[in-house]
Amino acid sequence: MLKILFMGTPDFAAESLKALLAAGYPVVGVVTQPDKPVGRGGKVRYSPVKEIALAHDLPLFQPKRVRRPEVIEQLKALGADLTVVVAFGQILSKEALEISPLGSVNVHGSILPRWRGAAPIQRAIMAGDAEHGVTTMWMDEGMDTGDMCLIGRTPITPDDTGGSIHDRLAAMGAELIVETVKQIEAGTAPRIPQPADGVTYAAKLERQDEQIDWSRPARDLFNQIRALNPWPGAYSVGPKGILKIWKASVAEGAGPGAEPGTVVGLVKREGFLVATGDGALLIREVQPPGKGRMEAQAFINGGGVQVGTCFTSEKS
RNA sequence: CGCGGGGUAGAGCAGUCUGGUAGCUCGUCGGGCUCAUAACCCGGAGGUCGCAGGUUCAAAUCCUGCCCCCGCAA
Repeated sequence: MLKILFMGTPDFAAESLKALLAAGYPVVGVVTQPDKPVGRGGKVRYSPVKEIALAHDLPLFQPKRVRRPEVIEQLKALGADLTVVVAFGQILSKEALEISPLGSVNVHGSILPRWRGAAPIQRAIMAGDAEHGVTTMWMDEGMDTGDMCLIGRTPITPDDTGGSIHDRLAAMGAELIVETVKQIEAGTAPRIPQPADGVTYAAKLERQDEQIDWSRPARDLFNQIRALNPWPGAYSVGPKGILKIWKASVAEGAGPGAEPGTVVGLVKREGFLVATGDGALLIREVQPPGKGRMEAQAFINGGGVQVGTCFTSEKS
């Protein structure tokens, strides 16, 4: 079986690593981002990929820059046949991509060439896409521009969130990378150049992307809120400071009238209605500063909002 | 030692500064009204006030230590 050098960092990548191990492939080395202080109090938390590498006692590397010559040499010495890269978090140089004789393959969380780049899952949901998926590809030096191998597809339903799609794609990607490696091993792996048409880029999420602009249509805000659930979360600023909004739905038949961002009604057991640029949004689950997530009804019970409360839609 | 908020009834909050009867909204249970109801009216149950110690005639409230949750930043 092909000897694998694996590079990856978060949960999304860990699924693929687990699948390769389960399929019996010898993983001769694992590369993940260096440990750094994460979370409250500056505690160090290992990346999910590192946890798995440790659990399986795999040779682990955490170079700050894989592109450095000494690192490349070190990894070459492992004698891997193929490099598998999944959500690694570093741009790989030509030399890094050629560490293994067969080159490097990658799992990307979109149906290429749509949503090349950093945040394909959230961007697809925010854009209102009806379908999403994963692509395995032969890496080249461009950003997600390599020739494609296999594609997996899944619909985005109204109930989906960034989290649900992430989990589905992580599992699908894991399955697909194993299949891709098998085909590479058998010499039957496709190598399809990406079409020139339909290229879009999924820019990294910025603070700006998390803020709710109430002047936009309710439908767009619904997509934004669910795309950013459970991470990093959409928010607005109300009388009591930042309010994260985790769940919302487009209110049927809500008429116009109020200034966008104004609470125009309370719906028993459901939440509260906020006017938007087009239609109203029913807020169902929120999180005040310093608190945990709660049902919008609970927030109302505690006096968080009433009809007339205004949320700002700063566009800083 | 990164900055900060918080732990009071099943849920969400007020009360703490200025110690002295456990309060609000919702839910829940029982009854009533109604063709009917998640609506309305009447009544009830439910809390070691995070844990431990200290001060005091008296602590949710003041002091000390500890545990747990969360936001920001990374």
